Amino acid sequence: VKAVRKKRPYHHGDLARALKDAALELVAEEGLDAFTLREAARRVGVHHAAAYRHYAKKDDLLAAVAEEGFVVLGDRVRAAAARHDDLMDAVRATAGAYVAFALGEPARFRVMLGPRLNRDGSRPTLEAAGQNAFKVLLDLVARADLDPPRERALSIWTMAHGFAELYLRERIRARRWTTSRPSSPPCLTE
Amino acid sequence: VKAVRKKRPYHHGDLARALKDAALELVAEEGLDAFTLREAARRVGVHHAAAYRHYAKKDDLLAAVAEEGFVVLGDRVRAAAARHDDLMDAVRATAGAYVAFALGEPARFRVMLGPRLNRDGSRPTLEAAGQNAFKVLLDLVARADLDPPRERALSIWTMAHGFAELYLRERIRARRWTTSRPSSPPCLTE
DNA sequence: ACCTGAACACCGTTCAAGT
DNA sequence: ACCTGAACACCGTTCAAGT
Repeated sequence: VKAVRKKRPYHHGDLARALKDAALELVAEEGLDAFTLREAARRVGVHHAAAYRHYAKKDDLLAAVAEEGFVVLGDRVRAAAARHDDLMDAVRATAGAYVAFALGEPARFRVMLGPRLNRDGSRPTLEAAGQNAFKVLLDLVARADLDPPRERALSIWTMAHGFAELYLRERIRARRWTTSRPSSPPCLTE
Repeated sequence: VKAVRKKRPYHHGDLARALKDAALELVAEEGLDAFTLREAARRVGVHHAAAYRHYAKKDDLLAAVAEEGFVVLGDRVRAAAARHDDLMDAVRATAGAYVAFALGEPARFRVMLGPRLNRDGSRPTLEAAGQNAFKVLLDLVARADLDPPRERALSIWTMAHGFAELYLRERIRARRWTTSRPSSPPCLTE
């Protein structure tokens, strides 16, 4: 072997990664407001100023978390769409994947769609990851260029997002999201 | 007259009210995160500790703003529903009023539906105002007890919320929300 | 190159003291 | 009753200094 790893090295192995994980943990445990650069650094075991070697601002760490989230969401949604030949089936499947992601990883979803990250044109990689995730939906919508299906596809996506938000905020007590009957409009069931 | 009003009295006229207005202003101008008890007090012209005579915590001020918002939303939504005899027309109208409120007063909407206010059973008056606003929708949904209309009503509400969120976060570029054609499912148009 | 110590301006919250 | 002064613990951010 080239070198022996020390027990607690002066240099953290992958501080950037560790900080992202700690941030997500904090959001999951105590909510977006509880996330603090200093607390994240504390959990990782480094001085809080060390974080600035990897993220220029607190929100840049949050943006990094969000970006990863959009990559994951994009993959899931793309996989869901790929399983269907029929256009509207694919739209419904992507909406289902969207909802499943939001309910399955609420902390990530809140960082991604929460209010902290203003979309001001800075953070181009975050923007790209977001666009990429939503592109699946938009491509499907674009393919449905006849008026009713296009509107319906957009509506389904909007509804999926609304359901995710309302459910996570406990404004709705529906337990199931289903868009399984092709002949009827998309619906929630309880 | 009983007494002469001083120019700048030691006691603020209605500090609770003024703080709510200042808070909403701050959120509108710089976003939820920019809102600060100290800054709100600064704008109103009092020592920051004075706020604690009216609100026990920072979030209680936010909760008061949200509560007012729910009262306004409840009124608008109720008025919209009252203008229609047909059940589904009424559902559509309430959804439209919901969207109009969110787009017309984004700051208020964000405080109301944002992440700061955890619904933990404290703040019963806020809870009541929220329930009251949503009750209009739920009553309409309850009246539509046959399966398809019930689901469709719930779906419309969910979609209205999703549209408001996506639009405010600039994730969607649709300019119009319409559910005007009774025969078709609720749809967005661009 | 990567991390720490120390400092600055700011915040939420408290409490004794003023009017 | 309502407000201020002063203080405490905390945070984001910076920067010179350590390894």
